[in-house]
Amino acid sequence: MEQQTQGEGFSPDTAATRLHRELRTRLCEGDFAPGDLISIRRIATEYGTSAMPAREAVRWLVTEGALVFSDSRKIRVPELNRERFHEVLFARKSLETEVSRQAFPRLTAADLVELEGIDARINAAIEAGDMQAYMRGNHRFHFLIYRRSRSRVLLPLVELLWLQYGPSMRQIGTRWGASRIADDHHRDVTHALSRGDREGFCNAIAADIEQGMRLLE
Amino acid sequence: MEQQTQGEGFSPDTAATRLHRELRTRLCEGDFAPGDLISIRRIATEYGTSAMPAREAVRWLVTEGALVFSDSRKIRVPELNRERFHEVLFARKSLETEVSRQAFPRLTAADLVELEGIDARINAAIEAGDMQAYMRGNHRFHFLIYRRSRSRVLLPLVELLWLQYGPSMRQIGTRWGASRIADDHHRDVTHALSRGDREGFCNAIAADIEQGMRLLE
DNA sequence: CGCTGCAAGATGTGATCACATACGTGTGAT
DNA sequence: ATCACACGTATGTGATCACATCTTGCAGCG
Repeated sequence: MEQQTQGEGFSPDTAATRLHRELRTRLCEGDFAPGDLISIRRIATEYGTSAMPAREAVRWLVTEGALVFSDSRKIRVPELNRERFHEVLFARKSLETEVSRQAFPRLTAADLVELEGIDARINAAIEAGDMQAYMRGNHRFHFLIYRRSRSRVLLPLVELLWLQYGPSMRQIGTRWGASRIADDHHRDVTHALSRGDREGFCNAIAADIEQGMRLLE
Repeated sequence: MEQQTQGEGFSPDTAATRLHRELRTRLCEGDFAPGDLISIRRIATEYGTSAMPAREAVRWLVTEGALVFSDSRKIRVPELNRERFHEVLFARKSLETEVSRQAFPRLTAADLVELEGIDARINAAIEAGDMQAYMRGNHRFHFLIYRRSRSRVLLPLVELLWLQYGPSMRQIGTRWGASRIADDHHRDVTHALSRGDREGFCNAIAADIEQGMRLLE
């Protein structure tokens, strides 16, 4: 059993890889809307590269389920129907409570401070009705926690779920206004963390995700 | 909310896609050993295509974690250390018990017969010490169940885990002989199914996976 | 006999071209 | 005015070449 220093996620620093990462975070943070058309050549010119890296990055996102073929030869951001979106949230709850349980003992006091800072910015974004800032903050809030789990197996799966979750959540949020998402459970998360209450912490994460499910009704 | 008939996994029938599927099942069924070197051009000539489709298929497998970069410019089947392999099995238990729970009410009497048939072939493979046949049978046993869940979200995640699980399990099995894996819980699975015992069914699946964890000690 | 060094091959990446097909538009006829 | 056909454009896919880098193997020298 060798060094195994660079787990699975390692890829050489190449143009295609950079583009892939860039598009991934943009998807998770809701920069794209469901139904948006994605063109390989357009992405290429947009980022100043040849078509080759864009082609690889886009095709990777398709295999990850972050993009789909709509008709033949048309790649777009998927529009999740209610059932599918519910499935994603259900899977998120299952995986992310587990990841949170593993992350909990590794979270430091500095992490708690940073989480509270992010939460403050999230609330400001909701107040201002800035959906993009809300999405970015929410993404960073959760993944600051999940990264601490050091899980090289579950964490990539959670990222895949967020790739599907991002665009549809942005759509739902912008469509129904920020008021409906105001009662997130981030405060419960940070409180449980400061109390050292592991199960309360996991339950708050689960409740935060379940609250997203209730948005569907 | 359109038709959404072809969920996420849809890809046009292209050379790269076919190669990708082929290599995926070969990995899940243990055709490759951890540490095996994968060359894009070699795969290309092996399957009679240009380098382009092989390049895409291999790179997709890298983004899925089924293959890794070892040194720079060297792609190989990953060797999971004990901790990592345990993580994969832990994630498998978490996801596959859930998928099994969703699949249970959809399993038919014909499915039960087919599962028993596969189980018989698995036992014959163990008897004969045919690790490859065991791997193939085990893969088909589990995924016949999981496909019935109709989950387009959790099922792809389970497949990702098997892509990592396959090669290392094959290695462990061939190294330690088939005797150690003889006491799988497939019989408990089919029995619980014939009794209509949903929780017993899920528990048998979980026990089957946990038995794999015990092989590590 | 052993070590050094250079050359040849192999590898992944990026770029460019050819190709088949789908879509949009504009022009022509009716 | 309306419909039909055709041409041009845009798309993803496949193939091929160039390039930088790394490995391998063999020859030449000490």
